[in-house]
Amino acid sequence: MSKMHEEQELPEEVRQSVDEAWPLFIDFLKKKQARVTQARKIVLTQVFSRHDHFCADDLAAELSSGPNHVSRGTVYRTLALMEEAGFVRVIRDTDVHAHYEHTFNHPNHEHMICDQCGEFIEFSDETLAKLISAAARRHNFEERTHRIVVFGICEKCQGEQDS
Amino acid sequence: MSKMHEEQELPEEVRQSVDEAWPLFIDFLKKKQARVTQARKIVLTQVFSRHDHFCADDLAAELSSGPNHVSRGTVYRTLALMEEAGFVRVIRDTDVHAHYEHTFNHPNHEHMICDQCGEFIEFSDETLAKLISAAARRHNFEERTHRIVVFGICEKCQGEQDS
DNA sequence: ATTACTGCAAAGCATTTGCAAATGC
DNA sequence: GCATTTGCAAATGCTTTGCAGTAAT
Repeated sequence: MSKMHEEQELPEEVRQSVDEAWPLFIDFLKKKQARVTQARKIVLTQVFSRHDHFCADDLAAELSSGPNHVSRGTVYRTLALMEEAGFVRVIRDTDVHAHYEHTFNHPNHEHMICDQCGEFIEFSDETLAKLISAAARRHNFEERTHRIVVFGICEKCQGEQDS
Repeated sequence: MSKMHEEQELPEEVRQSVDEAWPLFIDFLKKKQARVTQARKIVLTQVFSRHDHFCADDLAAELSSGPNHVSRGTVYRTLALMEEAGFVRVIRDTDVHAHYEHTFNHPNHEHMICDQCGEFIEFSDETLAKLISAAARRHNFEERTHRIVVFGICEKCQGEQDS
């Protein structure tokens, strides 16, 4: 980088998170043979400047003007990298399609989705549902429904990786 | 309805579900002062003809031609009604925005989202995570991450409803 | 007769992508 | 210098919507 962007006044805790996270992100990028760029640091800083939750688009909007300008495309691309690196987590993802299932004559259950083949595997666990309801009650939250999704690799795809 | 669409050969179990669900849907529609239409029965039938999971768009594609033609718009509209009526459940929803959160220096936790004000409430429960991991192991599923979201009404909005 | 629903096609809109210019290595 | 990234703007693609015609009550 010829010149890193201006270090501006940041709240102490944000500064701290960035100082801790940025070197780790650098490591991640190097391992990936990706480049350490100004734009990526700006996005990372902005992410840690936000409160807990934010949407990609808002972040992009915030960086669309001003001294630390980063384009929309780059924000989205960097966010994906940061997710891969484990700095952010998607809470609600916009899968291309909305997925439905019947609930009629179909006992309540949850899902595991294979990252590789995309298969949906159903499972159910009554204790899980009870714990969730209990947690909702603790927060005086009136539960309408809940959703549990586990992401990972299904048995079949694990086998294929080994071969 | 002047004429209900042709009753075609359906697998026995599908026939059964439709026969059970359709009258219930009629009740729902009447309560809502909505109309009992041919298109709505076709969509309902198609939903029960599908295996457990399906996406809105696929369903729309299947009904875009052939004797039981229903337009895309109507499929989406009917699916929304069926969800409201409790016949289908959205597994992966396409919220307008993708929501992110930091995971850095932020202990693992889950979310409740208020249907009314959209607020995110965090909660954590270690037992929950353990149960999920256990379920994954039981299915030989290699867990990468999981997500729990509880939908309902937050404490604040409940108060506003009462007033 | 009224009023809701459907079909169609056009609009919306967050996200992705292609490509030339800029930047990191 | 070469390869990756960036910015821009245009494309993508699922979903929604407006409207005129059609069907349900």
